[in-house]
Amino acid sequence: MSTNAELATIFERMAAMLELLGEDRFRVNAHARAARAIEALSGDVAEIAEDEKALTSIDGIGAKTAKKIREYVETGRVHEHDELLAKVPAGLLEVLDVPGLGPKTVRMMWQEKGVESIADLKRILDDGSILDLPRMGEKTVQNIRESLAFAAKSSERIRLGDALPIAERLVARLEKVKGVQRVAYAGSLRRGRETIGDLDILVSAKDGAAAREAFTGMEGVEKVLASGEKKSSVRLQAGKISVQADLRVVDDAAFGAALMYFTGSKEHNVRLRERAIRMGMTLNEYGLFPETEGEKPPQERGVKPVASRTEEEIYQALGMAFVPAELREDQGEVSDGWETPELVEVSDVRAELHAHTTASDGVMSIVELAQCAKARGFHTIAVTDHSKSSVIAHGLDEARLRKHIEQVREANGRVKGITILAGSEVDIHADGSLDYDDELLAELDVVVASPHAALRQETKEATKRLLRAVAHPLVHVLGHPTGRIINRREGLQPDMAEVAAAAAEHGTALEINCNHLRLDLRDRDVRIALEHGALLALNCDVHAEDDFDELRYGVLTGRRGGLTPDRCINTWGAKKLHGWLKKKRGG
DNA sequence: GCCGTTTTCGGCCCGACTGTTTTCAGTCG
Repeated sequence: MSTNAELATIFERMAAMLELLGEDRFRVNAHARAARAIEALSGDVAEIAEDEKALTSIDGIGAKTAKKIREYVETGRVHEHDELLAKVPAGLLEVLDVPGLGPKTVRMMWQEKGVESIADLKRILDDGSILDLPRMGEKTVQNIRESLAFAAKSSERIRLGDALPIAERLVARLEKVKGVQRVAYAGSLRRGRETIGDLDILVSAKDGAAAREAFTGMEGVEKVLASGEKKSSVRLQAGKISVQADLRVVDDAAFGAALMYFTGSKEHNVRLRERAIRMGMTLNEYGLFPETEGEKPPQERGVKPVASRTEEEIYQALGMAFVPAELREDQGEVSDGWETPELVEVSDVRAELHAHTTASDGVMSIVELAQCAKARGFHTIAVTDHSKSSVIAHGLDEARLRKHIEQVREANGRVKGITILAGSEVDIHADGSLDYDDELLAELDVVVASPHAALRQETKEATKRLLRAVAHPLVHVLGHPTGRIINRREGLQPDMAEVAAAAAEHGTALEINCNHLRLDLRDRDVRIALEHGALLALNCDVHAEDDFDELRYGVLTGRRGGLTPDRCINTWGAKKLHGWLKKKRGG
């Protein structure tokens, strides 16, 4: 784990432990916010910590937090964290993660019943002594049991590429319900995060009850967790995916405010509300309201909102540029002077530079692949089958590759309306050397160099390895740079700033592999790459026709990192792209 | 513990739903 991630985890745990000790909630919140601030940093916290002012200038990090950060950088420990660990049983933090159990309840279980772990929780559930606790009845107990079972079944967050199609089906279904006006998915899914905790669906309707009934009665609903007039929650089984889905029903006039609220992030919303208050207004999911006297919230007193129908008008009324959903993470986008970047879109992408055919582990021929790419409006497709070391993927040895190049050239002459480039996805060996010699690499139009094995290297070794590949004069693109698989394999953890700086220096593009299992580079690494001046490639790593559809996940990831078309080689016109590729072939 | 268009103290976002309660605490997002 990087220093940033380690420190963020420490502050997160401190927040949880302080909460369990019944500490002041604002102090708890300050620790949680510091954790998020550290996690969101694009630079190495250890480097930033060298300059005292730089640390405290970060939102959410004050003098005391800065001191703890420096203590960690110097000694590898935060003594306050150690003290808390001595006071709070480690297993109690897992109990706190059980849905429906919050700090008050867990603290009570701990103090009254000696619960220090999930096993202890199960014990008081089984012997019934949990019922001795105040506010603990049969239904609550049953809900805790089900939460435990659910947590055991789906302990991890759902991948973006699994969640988005489910959400789209829910939206399509609700759009058909009579009286429904607008439907949208929101939450971390709309923000394009690589994994999603649950699905948030928003509906405006003349008849809220019909929408609610359609939602809770939908195919795949295993349990209705809550069903009120304005809000419903269900547990849903869709294929192998088990997920919670929340439905919120609002008046169409408040759709924008609700969408904004439901899209989050929570931190972004908090900043917006603080901004509204400074401007003499108040913001909630019903709209942006002028500040008025009254006990009840403004929407219940008939106060007319300043803005509520669309997100655009609310941002405008707050005196801000529109913030694309992918950038709503409280990373400076609510500050004065922030401007909306022209982020890359799916329709901008005109070339695929990473694709496999039946020669290695793809399922399409060269011509079939080219026709798919052409059908999507692409001007260029690169055939980049695996190199010889990828034995399982039927990687090509030198002789097969030479023959393959000929076949690609021949196909390029035959298929009109698209350029088919001869390339290779060349393995980067553990030491950073490549799987073919330079003479052969020089014959290829495109070289994507990717790590496939030895993915557990230490940071130092991994950095050295990738730096060598990036600096190789015949390499165009560093493919799936870390080799991570979401929820399955951590992959390499190189010093991304160093890799990005070298990529910028040598004119090598860093790939955002769009496959939803990979999304590699990840969002924060895209940001680092851009900050260091590197170019990015949005590649689908095509093995079959459907893989072209993975593009949108990569685009979302790129947008989260702030990727604009000018920095993404796949959006360039044919002439510019081919010229750039040829530059690494001496002209 | 952080922060400042209310600036070094005194606040700190806002609402829905459930379950156990007779008016609300706890949790969630």
